[in-house]
Amino acid sequence: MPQEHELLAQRRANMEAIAQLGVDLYPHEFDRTDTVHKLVTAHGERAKEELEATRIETKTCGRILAIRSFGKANFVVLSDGLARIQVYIRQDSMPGLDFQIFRLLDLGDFVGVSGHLFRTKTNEFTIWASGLTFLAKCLVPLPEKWHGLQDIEIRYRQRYLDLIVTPETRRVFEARSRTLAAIRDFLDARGYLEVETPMMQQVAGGALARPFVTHHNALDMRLYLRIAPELYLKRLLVGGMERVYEINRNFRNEGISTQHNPEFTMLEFYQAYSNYLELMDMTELMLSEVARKVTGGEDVTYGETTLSFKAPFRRLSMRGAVCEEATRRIGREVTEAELRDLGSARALAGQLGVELEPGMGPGKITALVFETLWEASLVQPTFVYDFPTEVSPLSKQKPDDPDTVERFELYAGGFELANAFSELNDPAEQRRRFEQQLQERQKGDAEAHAMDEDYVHALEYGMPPAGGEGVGIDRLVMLLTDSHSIRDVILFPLMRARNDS
RNA sequence: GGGCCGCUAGCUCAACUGGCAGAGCAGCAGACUCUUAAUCUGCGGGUUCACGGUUCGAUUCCGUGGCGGCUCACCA
Repeated sequence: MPQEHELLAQRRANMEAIAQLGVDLYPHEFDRTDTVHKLVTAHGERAKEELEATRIETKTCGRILAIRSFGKANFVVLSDGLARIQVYIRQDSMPGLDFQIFRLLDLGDFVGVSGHLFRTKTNEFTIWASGLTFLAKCLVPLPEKWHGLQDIEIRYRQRYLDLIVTPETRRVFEARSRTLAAIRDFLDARGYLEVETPMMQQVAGGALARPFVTHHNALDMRLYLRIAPELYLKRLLVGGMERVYEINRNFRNEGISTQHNPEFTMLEFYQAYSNYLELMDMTELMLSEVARKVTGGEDVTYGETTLSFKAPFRRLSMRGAVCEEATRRIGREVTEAELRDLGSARALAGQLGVELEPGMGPGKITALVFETLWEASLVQPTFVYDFPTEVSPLSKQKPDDPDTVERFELYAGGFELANAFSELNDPAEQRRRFEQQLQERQKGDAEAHAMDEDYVHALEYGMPPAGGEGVGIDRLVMLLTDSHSIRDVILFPLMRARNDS
């Protein structure tokens, strides 16, 4: 039998001593009259005399984060996860049993406290305890009170510890919740219906990415975790749902980085009789409103800079932006015509030092050159619009320019935040695009879009003209909370399995 | 997957050029009637990520592996 660590043994001994007093170690309930947070917000600013005059009695509970003992005067800091309050404990103010329990408490234990509110000599808002109830044991020592939990790996793997000792972490996830609520408010107010579409799909479509594969036993069916909900949401447009949105997880079997987690949360919304230009305006409105509701303003601190979500955002056409920057870098006039021709596009990429994969067409080259020249520098919210058709198999072409689709991406903080387009609703053209993607796949592009016959068939029933957009929620929360890793805004990010053998 | 960096007590961190592995917090014992990173006295606490190598001697140098961070590539 392995030797139990002394710190654990001491805690266990304290717990057993409490049991010896006849106290239930894991009671079923505690009827609090107020949460700690409510006490602090409702009474925390009241003056000493006011509290003495009214003598407010309360019952509250939480986890013990600090104990300071002075012989007969003892102070305990209690947290309900949201706020903290000090409790004043003295032997002559409570039943003997309650004080015996107090003497056996460890940091991290849960207790209930009854008493009245007052201010100490040092003017600290405090509960003067007249009773103490044991609620649950913490058998493991917590991280240090002052430095907190610095080990970033433990913060991700044991998020509960991070939440106990790092108030800022709690704030981030509160902001995440407000972000989702603000988005739902915005869309609901515009007549959008929130829907849920399959997470397990027979064809992993709607985006260009590698999927996770799974299997349904009873149906003996191969299924993919979805990489996007897009094709199902557009089936709903066919079905007459004119405004729909979904906020849910996507799964992509690709690399992990500060901006990528294998499962991530995406907002997708679709609006019939709309188009990408209208969605740009709507996106500005939505993000400025969300920023106000989450952070209190439209200017948001992000690292060294301040992001402005005040409309309008900067707008750049993709080819125009590439030409402008390429012209500046190589010192001669670069034209859009060069980008549309395979030979000159390849030559230009070479001059700019952009490495190409074999088989890339002028559209892919243009998109790659754009990302290389521009992406990291797009810190303020910026729309990039009018993409090459070659990289946009689900978008509608411009009426006068079949090489270009009505599509934009929104960049902020140096990464892509949203992707939107006028939806391709011509089934014959959609089939041609899918077939084009199949050729890419045969050329070795594992991320090319799969053929989805069922989706093409749905389009044959007629889909109204529409605009649709996807917004990376995790990345948006990063920007709104000044977080620089996606793992800081996901409660339980994917971590490599530990090999403890 | 590549490159760079890290892993020492429950937590936060030291340990010079290879020479007895330390401090603060937390813990234990004690003092203390208003503290708030409480203070004071005393005490206990280590597979230095793992395995191997070099060496009289390895936390330290070398190799392999594990996990993590940053970054590049892919991607949103």
